[in-house]
Formats: sequence, structure tokens, C-alpha cells
Amino acid sequence: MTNKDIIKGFRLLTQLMELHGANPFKTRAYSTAIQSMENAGTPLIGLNNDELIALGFSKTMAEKLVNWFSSGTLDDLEELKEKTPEGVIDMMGLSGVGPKKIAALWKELEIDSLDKLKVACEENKVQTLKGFAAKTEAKILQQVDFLKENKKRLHYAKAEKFAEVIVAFLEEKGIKNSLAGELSLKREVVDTLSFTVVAESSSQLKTSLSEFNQLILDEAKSSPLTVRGELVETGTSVEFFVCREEEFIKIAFQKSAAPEHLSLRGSADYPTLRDVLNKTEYSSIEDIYKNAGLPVFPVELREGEEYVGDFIKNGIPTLVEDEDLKGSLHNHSDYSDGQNTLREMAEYLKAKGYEYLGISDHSKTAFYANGLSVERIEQQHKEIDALNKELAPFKIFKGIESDILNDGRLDYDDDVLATFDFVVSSIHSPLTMDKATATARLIKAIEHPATTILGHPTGRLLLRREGYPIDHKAVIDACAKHGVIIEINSSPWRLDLDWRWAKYALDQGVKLSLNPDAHAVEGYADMHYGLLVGRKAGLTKEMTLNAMSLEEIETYFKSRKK
DNA sequence: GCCGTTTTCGGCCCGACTGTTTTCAGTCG
Repeated sequence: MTNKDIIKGFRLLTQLMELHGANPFKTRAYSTAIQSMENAGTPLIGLNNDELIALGFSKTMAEKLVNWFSSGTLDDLEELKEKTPEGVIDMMGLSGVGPKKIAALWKELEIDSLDKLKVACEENKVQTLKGFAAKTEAKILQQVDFLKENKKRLHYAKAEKFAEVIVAFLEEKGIKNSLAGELSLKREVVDTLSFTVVAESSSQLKTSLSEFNQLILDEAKSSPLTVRGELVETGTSVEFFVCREEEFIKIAFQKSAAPEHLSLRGSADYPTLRDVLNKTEYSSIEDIYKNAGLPVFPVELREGEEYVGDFIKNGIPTLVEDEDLKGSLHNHSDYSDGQNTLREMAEYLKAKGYEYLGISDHSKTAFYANGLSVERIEQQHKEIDALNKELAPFKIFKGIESDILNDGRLDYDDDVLATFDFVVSSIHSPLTMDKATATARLIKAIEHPATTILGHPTGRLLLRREGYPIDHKAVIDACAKHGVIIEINSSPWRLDLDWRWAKYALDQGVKLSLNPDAHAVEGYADMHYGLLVGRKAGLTKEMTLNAMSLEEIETYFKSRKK
């Protein structure tokens, strides 16, 4: 049981307490315990009473935790779960609908599932409740549809984990295979896990797969050349395209690309990729592309986006690789809401062979994330200076993730902003804005001379919430004009800037930074996911900010401050 | 549930924003 699991359990517990009308001060005591968990900085499992109390837990909370660790159940939670239908717990995932509103829906309209909630909204029954009106009802309906639609979909990072397990099973069975569809294309969200596999027949494959207990096969959805099913754990669709050994290269290629990609050809003198594939067998992917008069597209680029035409015309750039990344920018320490100390964040990255760390804790307005006061900035800068002496030639850059305030201003006075090596400017709240407001707010921040990097441009959380709408062109153009770099926030939940806009940014000469937004040392690894989507837009080493060497980026940051 | 005593009980308490109201409750970062 990780700290994350423990926090999750306590979060659900506080929500259920609120739902069942517990004394709010009692609920607060549990919330305080969650705070202590987040700040613990060490695995809690197995700690005894005294050790927990030393970490700031109260006597009662320490006791509850110790009991949980030894018995395996959190009694308070089990008790409340018993009293709450599962569907009501599902409903708690709706944003903008808290425990009070859930209680009203449940107790007064007897709604205890997302399905029933959807029907009640459609029948306009929800707006009859006190405290609800047409606008709230519409918002709830939109949310329910969003949740239902996304329930079986996975973030790429999670899909990749499942894919690894499936591939390991196939390998163990000696079944030749290749990733296909959204997995091979590294799409940010995956609806279906697709694989091309070699088998004598689909029935032979089914026999093998029947031993795989994480998958339920679906006969009705399967066809002679495709075996379909779903993951037991999430209900996500899985499909296997069956082919013979001699067709493997051709079919694996065909299934790796977006359908629109197969309509490409070098010029009118050539057949399309689709026509090429229909003709004969091929011994290599190079051969397939050559026959269509095309350069070889790396797998991430096998999309049908309009800009793919540029790659045909101008050639395909050498895409950035994980090994090209020399440092990591936009990271949090326990000065704000990170899990690890500044030293831990730095030493870990140094040990991994990187040259520099950009630390950018939250700014003062983000008090929910323990944002930094001017005094604490000074304190952090002193610590950075000391660590830099100790860890040289590794270097920590002084940064901040400055909130972009409602009116587009940054979160500190100019003289404070001037003390940083770099500033990541991001919007955190409020997030509800129309396109014109959001765009103007961003552009004002981009125009501020202190802004080095624009953070997560739309604020989206994939599968959880849509970002605020922005005029991408206007925002990117403003970055180009003011020399501001845009991050691809590499958290699998964000991947924001979206890759569909990254090519436009690159064409305007705007560099991108693959920023993990790490809140713990494990978070650095997310840079890989930003890199994958960056590659989908043709991102090169030269256009990646954190592919600069220490010397280069040091010079760059200095030049920006003039 | 926590805290601190005028010590075992009563008060504790983020603030901005939204959508619902007609002065405020609920939600959220």
C-alpha cells in the first residue's frame, strides 16, 4: 500500500462523511490527516503509533492508520461504503457536484447511479430540486455523458502498461506481435488496445488467449481476421489483427498507421500507400514507402493531419530522442506541493545523468498548493545557491510557476520576478472562461517580459476535464512575437500543448519544452510521454528547450533577462 | 476529531467564484 493508496482511501472517506452529514469539524480532522500524508515524505505503511505522531498525525488518526495497516481494512471507510450505493460513489466523480448536491439527488429523487441521473436530467426532474436550476442540470448532464464516454478509455501511459502485460503474454506463447492503432501512434488517449499478431487462424489465437485471465474475449465482436475482447480491469476494448507470417510486415505496417495516412502518396505519379499494400508482399517498411514515392515516416507520424504534407515536401526531420534531453524544467519540491525536498529532487536528477534542474514551485496565490511567499522564495534561493556549490557542475535553476491571475498579471512584483532564472506562467484558477477571455488572459501573461515559458496552455486534464477554450493561433503567435517558449506539459493527464498544435508552433519558430511538472522524483519519467507527443508534431532536438546543454541554457536564460 | 483551558466542553472556521437566490449555500483549488 503506497501513500497514494492511503490518501485515496482517506479522501473517499472524507467525501462519504460529508455525504452522510458528519460533523464538518470531524471531517476536517481527517482532511488535516490527508495533509500530513501528503507532506510525510516517507512511506507510511508499517510505521507505528509514535512514528506517525512524530510525522504530525493526531493520536486517533495514528491509531486508525496502524489498525488499517495490520488488519488491511479501514473500518470507518468500509462502514460508510456499506451505507452508500456504488452508483452514488460514481456520482461523486462529477465536478461541480459536491456531497450536498449528491445527497439531495439521492435522498429526494432516489438517484443512485449515473444512468438514473442521466435520465432524470433528460426528463428535467433535476431542476425541480431546491438549489438546482436548468443551468446546473445541463452541466450535470454534460458531465455524466463525459464520464460514461470516458470510463473505458485510458491515458496513454496506462494503456502502455496494459500493452506491456499483453505483449509479455504473447511473447511467452511465442506469438509474433506488433503494436497497432492508437498504441503505435502514441495517441494521448487510447480507446482500443490493438495488436497485429501472427497465427494460423483466429481460433488458434483464441485458444492461446483463453489462458490470459486479464482479458475477456467477445465472440460476437470478433471476425475471421480479428479477435476482439475487453480488459477485465477497465472494460477497455482490445483487438488482435491476425495474419500469416509472410504478411506480417505489410499488415503490421497497415495497422500501425491512421487510415488517412494510407491515402498518402509522393505525387500523382505514384499509387497511394493503400494501393501499394494491395499489390504484393513486402520485405520492409522502407520498401512500402518507396513504392508510394514517400519518405519513411516514424511510427508516431503515421497520421493524416494536414501538416503531414510538409514532411512529404520538405523531408522528415530527425525527431528528438529521450537521450537528447539534458535537463528537466518545471518541477515542484516540498517548498510547495511536491513530495520530495529540493536536495532529493536535484540529487535524483543528477544521478540519472542530467545536467540541470529547473525548480518552479507554485506562486503565492496558489495557497492550496502551499505557494511561496517572497520570504520563502529568498529562503529557497539561498538553499539553491548552497546546493549548486555542492553539486557542481550540476546546476539548479531558480524558477517559479507563477499563476496567471484573473486579469493576466503575474503573481509577484517585477523586482521579485527578476530574481528568477526562468518563469513558467500558468493558469490554475478560475478555469471557467470563454475563448476570448482565456486568450486575452494568456496573451497578457505572454507579453510580460518575465515570462520564459507558457505552462499547460489549456489546463485540460485528459478524461477528467476539458481545458478552457483558447485561440491556439493567437496564443502561439504571441509566443513567437515575444520569444516565449511553450511547454508540452508531459504529465499523462495533460499532454498540453496538444500535439495537433505543436507543428504550428514549431513552424512559427516557437521552441517547445518537455516539462514533466514532477511533484516527486518519480515524476521526471513523464518527460517521455511529452516526448512521444512532441515527436508526433515533428519535434527535433534543436527545437526542444531542455535538449540544450547546461551551458547553452544558461546563456539562453541570461539573454532573456536583458 | 482537535484543542486548550476561566481544564472534560464548546468553539473550531480559507476565500473566490458560481449559480442560485434576494442574502446565500455549495464547490473547489
